[in-house]
Amino acid sequence: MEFEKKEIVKKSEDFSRWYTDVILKAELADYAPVKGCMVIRPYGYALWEGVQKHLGQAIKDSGVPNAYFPLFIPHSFLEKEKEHVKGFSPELAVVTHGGGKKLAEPLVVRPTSETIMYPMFAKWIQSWRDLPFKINQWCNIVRWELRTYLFLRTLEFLWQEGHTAHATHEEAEEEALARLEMYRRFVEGVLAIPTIVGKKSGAEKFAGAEDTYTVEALMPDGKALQCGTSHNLGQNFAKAFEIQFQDKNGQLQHVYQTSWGLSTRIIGALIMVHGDDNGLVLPPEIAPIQVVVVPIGEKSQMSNLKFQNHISNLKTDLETAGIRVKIDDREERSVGWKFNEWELKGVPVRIEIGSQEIKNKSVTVVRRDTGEKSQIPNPKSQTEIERILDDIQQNLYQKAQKSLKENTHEVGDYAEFKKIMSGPRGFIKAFWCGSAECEAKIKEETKATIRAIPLKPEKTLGKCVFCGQPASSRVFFAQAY
RNA sequence: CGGGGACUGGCGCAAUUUGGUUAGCGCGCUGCGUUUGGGACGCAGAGGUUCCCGGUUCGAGUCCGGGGUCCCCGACCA
Repeated sequence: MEFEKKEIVKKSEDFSRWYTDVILKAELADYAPVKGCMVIRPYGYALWEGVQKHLGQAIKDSGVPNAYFPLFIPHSFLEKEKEHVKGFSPELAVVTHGGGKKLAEPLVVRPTSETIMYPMFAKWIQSWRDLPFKINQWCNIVRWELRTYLFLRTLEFLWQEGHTAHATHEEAEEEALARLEMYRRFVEGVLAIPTIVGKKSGAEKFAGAEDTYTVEALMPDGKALQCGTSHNLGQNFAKAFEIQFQDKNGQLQHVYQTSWGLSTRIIGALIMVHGDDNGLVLPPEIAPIQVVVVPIGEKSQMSNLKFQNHISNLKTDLETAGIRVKIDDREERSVGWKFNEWELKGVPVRIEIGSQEIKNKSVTVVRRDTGEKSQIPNPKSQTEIERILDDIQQNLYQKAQKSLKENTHEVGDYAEFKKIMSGPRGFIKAFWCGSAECEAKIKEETKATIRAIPLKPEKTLGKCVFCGQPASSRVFFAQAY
């Protein structure tokens, strides 16, 4: 049942090369002729469009409209929030010349849009009646990273950033947590990637935020990848940008804000978590093509009217059920070639139709996740394929969840911590006293950082895995991407 | 920014050590024909300022000098 792909390195042999191979061979993306940048090809972009469709709908449904703000930010705007500029300065792209002249003030290419949006917020928000104020933007952003990794680390990437302003701290906190939950549901439900959620430590939180929340997933090489992030900004930016409103008592107050984002990085997670030695494996919910139909036979049969009708009827039936179908009737490719290509591209279900199927009044259905082949009688094909797609979605999630469980280690002892980090890695759940020094030392010695502090800590007491001081809760450590 | 490597048709490589005629191979591409249940085959073709600039030489892909770009490994990072 295993058909080896000659062109891809095995996932277990060289994980990062496998990852790059799959992206290039499945035509998701390609290296651009600009250092550190990538081209997202149509099949890869279709995945992003899937993200936009599902997540975009959730955002709109929750009453947040889309808008668009400028790519360029005057440098002085960025400087208004001290922590913010400090955090982003090392990775900024700055435009110093325009129209052949040196600019009076350099323009920063947005690394995130708080500082270009909030002057507008200050203008638009006057009264308690204007609150809550919510806006979302789909755009590209630039952060000058030094090492490129397709989808995970490129100078320019695409994302969605939501920004809200509220009358009270509680409301902002509620919003930030609701967005975290929105991301969790999307990542788990649509992308079939199990996650852990929590709060960031002081060292890891967003520059300028009061609190940062995160949705984290575990990759097969034992490193953690942030899948979405939500910040409670408190009044930090409101004070820097003078975003004030008059409350019901006529008092002038600064708003409380949130911002939250999810990037094309998530496509990297999707590839890593579900892919196998034959290439991509896409969860049906996000797959641009859910079912590919490969007709088999000689020219005479392919051009047979009855045969063609049979195939187009099947396509219509499936499409009626809302399934995304493609018929691969290219003459210039052999059957085996097509099987391999669609497996590489991760299409969840393949249907084979040839003379045998016509004779038996059935279709042959092959699942991408298990390789399982079955014959389904024609009258049942539509409902059965719907069921199989659903089952694949569940199966991928469960497989990933099993792996997450197996690679999450509860550890009480620092020697064991180190051993795991120098071996299989994964998440380490351990007590932490809360000090930044312990956190920094652990990072220095093991590369592990605190990925998430559980939102509802267990009520047990323990000792910090590093210094042995009393600690009130366990946190999740891992090496991050 | 430190350490290493590479640059030759679209892609992957050979020829460089020891300078020598027309720079070769595989994949891909074009045309025609035969094939079609797990990456088919035959025949015929197209495609190159060998990263750039300069030098040595009768002669440079190959030697020398300078420059550039990219990749990998570290540090940084979502």
